[in-house]
Amino acid sequence: MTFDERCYALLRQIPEGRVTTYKEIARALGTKAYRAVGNAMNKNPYPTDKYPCHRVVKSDGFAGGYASGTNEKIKRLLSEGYRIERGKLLDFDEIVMKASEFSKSS
DNA sequence: CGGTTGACCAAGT
DNA sequence: GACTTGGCCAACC
Repeated sequence: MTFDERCYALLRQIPEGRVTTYKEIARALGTKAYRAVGNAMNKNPYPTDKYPCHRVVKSDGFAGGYASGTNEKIKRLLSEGYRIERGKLLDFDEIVMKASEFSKSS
């Protein structure tokens, strides 16, 4: 199980209407490699409906990067009903998923 | 095996 | 407030 795959496994645990951050994913994995998490998302070979990498945002509530452009990411989030203004998630604090909410699967 | 590269973060200016 | 800076860690030369 590579680092990337562990990231993808956590992606699937993000419920609709919620988001998480690169940092929280790293923390859920017991590491501080939030940058490596970003790299994993960039390489994400899976369909976005099963592995919603667009629901992973920066820890300050801004959308952050995306392989096909930040703008595409925002569009995707908007189409799922998220409220975004100037590239930032408005309800970020209420919908963000913390590391402790992920189930520690083997 | 060292050096570089990020869809990042936090603290400082 | 907004920039800039140093640090972080896995993957890939």
